[in-house]
Amino acid sequence: MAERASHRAAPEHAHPDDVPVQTALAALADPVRVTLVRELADSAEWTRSCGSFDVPVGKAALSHHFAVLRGAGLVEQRDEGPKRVNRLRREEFETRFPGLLDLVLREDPTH
Amino acid sequence: MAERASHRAAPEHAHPDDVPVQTALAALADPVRVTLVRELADSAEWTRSCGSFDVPVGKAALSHHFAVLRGAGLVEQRDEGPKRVNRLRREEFETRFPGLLDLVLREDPTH
DNA sequence: GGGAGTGTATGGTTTTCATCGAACAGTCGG
DNA sequence: CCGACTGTTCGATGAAAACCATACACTCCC
Repeated sequence: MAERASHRAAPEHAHPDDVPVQTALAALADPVRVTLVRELADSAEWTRSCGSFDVPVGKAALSHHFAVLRGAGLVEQRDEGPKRVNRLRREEFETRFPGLLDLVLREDPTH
Repeated sequence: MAERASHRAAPEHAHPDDVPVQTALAALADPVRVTLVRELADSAEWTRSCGSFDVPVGKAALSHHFAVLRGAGLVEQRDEGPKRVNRLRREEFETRFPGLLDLVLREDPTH
């Protein structure tokens, strides 16, 4: 038998190489999205579902933010049962935008 | 005699060290402002007045954009006669946000 | 001091974006 | 197959930001 693929539409991803700088900067200019990226950076890959993040927005807005992050080449998603798990595209993003992710992740708390 | 200072209010500047990452990213997420920064990078310091830039906005909006750039620690301004001349704060900004300015300036035309 | 040139401030319009509530679609376990 | 769970989509709302036209302030030169 053919393997049982998900009947759900796979999320559309943009590879960092295809992302304009403007798009990347705009994606990282939102505090909620930065929180998502930071928490993701502190977690093992493919371990965090979309709903597992501590952000003060409803799930509709959350879904939107993840779409923006995908479109900026920052996050990759995969369906795992009923959940959609995430991975930060560290290396690919670093190659396309050297230093940018580090700037956001290493923000000194005094700022 | 006391020297003849300008009777005009000096523009308020933010030093890059006091600027949050969010502010810097938001400032660089606008295409008009990026154009200003790029043209400024290609000119000698203190040689470009505000009105000398080729951007498709009125002078009111232009004035606003320069205020944002000042607030992000990207641009320094000085009054010179009736004109207000500009300077890109390359080194200071680079020290505070390593690599960020280069990312914006070296944007590959294929993107 | 009048007038041209340059930039800022103000008020109002338009656009963009983040957000929510509710409805919907897919997955899994009983 | 039903119900709980997860996430997306849709429509609407509110806030933020970009923009313009106008009016104003300052500088310089004649």
